Amino acid sequence: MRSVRRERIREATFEEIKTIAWKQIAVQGVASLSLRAIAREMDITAPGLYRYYLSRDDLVTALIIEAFNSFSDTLETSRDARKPDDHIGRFRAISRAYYQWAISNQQKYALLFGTPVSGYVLDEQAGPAAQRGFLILQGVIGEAHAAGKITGDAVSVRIPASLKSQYEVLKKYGLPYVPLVTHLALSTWSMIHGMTSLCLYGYFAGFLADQSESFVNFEIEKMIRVLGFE
Amino acid sequence: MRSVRRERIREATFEEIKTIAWKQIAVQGVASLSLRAIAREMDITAPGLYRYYLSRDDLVTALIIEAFNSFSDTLETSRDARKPDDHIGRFRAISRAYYQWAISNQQKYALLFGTPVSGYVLDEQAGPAAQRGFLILQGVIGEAHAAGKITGDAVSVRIPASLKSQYEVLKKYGLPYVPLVTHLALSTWSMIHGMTSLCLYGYFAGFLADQSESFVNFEIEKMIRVLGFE
DNA sequence: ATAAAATGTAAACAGTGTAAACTAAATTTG
DNA sequence: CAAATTTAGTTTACACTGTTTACATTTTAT
Repeated sequence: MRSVRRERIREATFEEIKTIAWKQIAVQGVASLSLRAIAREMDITAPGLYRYYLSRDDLVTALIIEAFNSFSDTLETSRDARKPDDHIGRFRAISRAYYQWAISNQQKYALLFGTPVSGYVLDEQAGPAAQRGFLILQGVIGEAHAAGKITGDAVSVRIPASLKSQYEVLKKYGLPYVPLVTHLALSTWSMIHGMTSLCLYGYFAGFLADQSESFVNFEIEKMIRVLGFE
Repeated sequence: MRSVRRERIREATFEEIKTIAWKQIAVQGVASLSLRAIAREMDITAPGLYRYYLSRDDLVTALIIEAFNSFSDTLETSRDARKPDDHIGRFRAISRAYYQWAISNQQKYALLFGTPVSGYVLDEQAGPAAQRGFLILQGVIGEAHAAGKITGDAVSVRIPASLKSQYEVLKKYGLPYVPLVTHLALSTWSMIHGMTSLCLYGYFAGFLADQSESFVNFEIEKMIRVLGFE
């Protein structure tokens, strides 16, 4: 059994590893993350790290989960800065926070939404953390919809049955199952993600230069209009 | 000077290297691309490859450019399958082709639109190749607009001056400068990219499973409606 | 005090990209 | 044709990487 004292310093070591790892990632991205370099900075030998993480991938997974939670926390905080009945304000706040967080944490964003590091699908461990952010957006849209504050054409449009049936998985998680809301959330999430990653990776550099934020904000307002947000 | 015969062999070697490189990438992504492994399969020693590519990054850049062109070619082909005055058809074709190509060439797509491999901004060499696809979309929207076939609210909405001035860079390339068109292209490009990459990287797996294409097609039609395409 | 658990080290293996010096073949030039 | 030169490739070496195994040390529990 591990003594409470040792458990504490062990926890601190976990944190130290992650802190140094983030410092490395901030410079050149996850590709330049080196266990040996971490060990050097900690004044231990590389194999010693294996008492804490089973492998490099294991460490990266931990970092991904941490980043996802930091990301989601930011979205939640920005959402809660608006009153619950200010649906437009909450939607706008979340959308902008998404972009802002990405700009302020470029390497972390790349880690979360860039090319999957190992395999095509999200690591099973990281799955729930990855969904958090989306569920926050869906929550805001869901409450607005429940309050009858989404009045755009989108509301009347019939969603294909094939899609509706897919959205039923939400029931499993004990979440409210409103196909339209899930669909709108997926749609807006796509748009925000698309703008952000294209901006960030420099695909808009030739067209937008330093006005990326202006573009994003403009498109957020357009989404609000198209949704018929009130 | 290089003899014409040798030039041919050399060109073939360039192709052989790239072919083997793609075979490796197809399995595990660009991270698992190894010069030494390529050399082994070619029955030469690793340093020999440096007569063809200055570095691993150099090879990757060549692969990126090749993939961008293959991608753009696909968009063009699908566009040209519709008559020039079938603006909706062309827009739909390009949008779907984007998604389809990504699905059929997952690792290539990840290479193009995933986390930038070296540095934050697109490699200067690859810049023009990267813009080709976007310019194709902009062309289709531009022709539709010129023909007065875009009648949605988007047309009447005033684009901020700060953005307009950015879009002027197009003049430099001798392209038609219509701020609204560029803006709409950036917007739709963002949406298509966002849906595609989220689908591909498994972020929608929990919600959409095997119905991703259905979702994408539905949203493409929505874009057509919102643009007021005729 | 002794046994056990936790934490680290040393050495080694199998990889990687890349640089420098050298060799052999193909081509161009006198 | 022979000599000079360019081109293509090898050999050797360096400095990295993640990871495994066996061993040593320190801390905790009985």
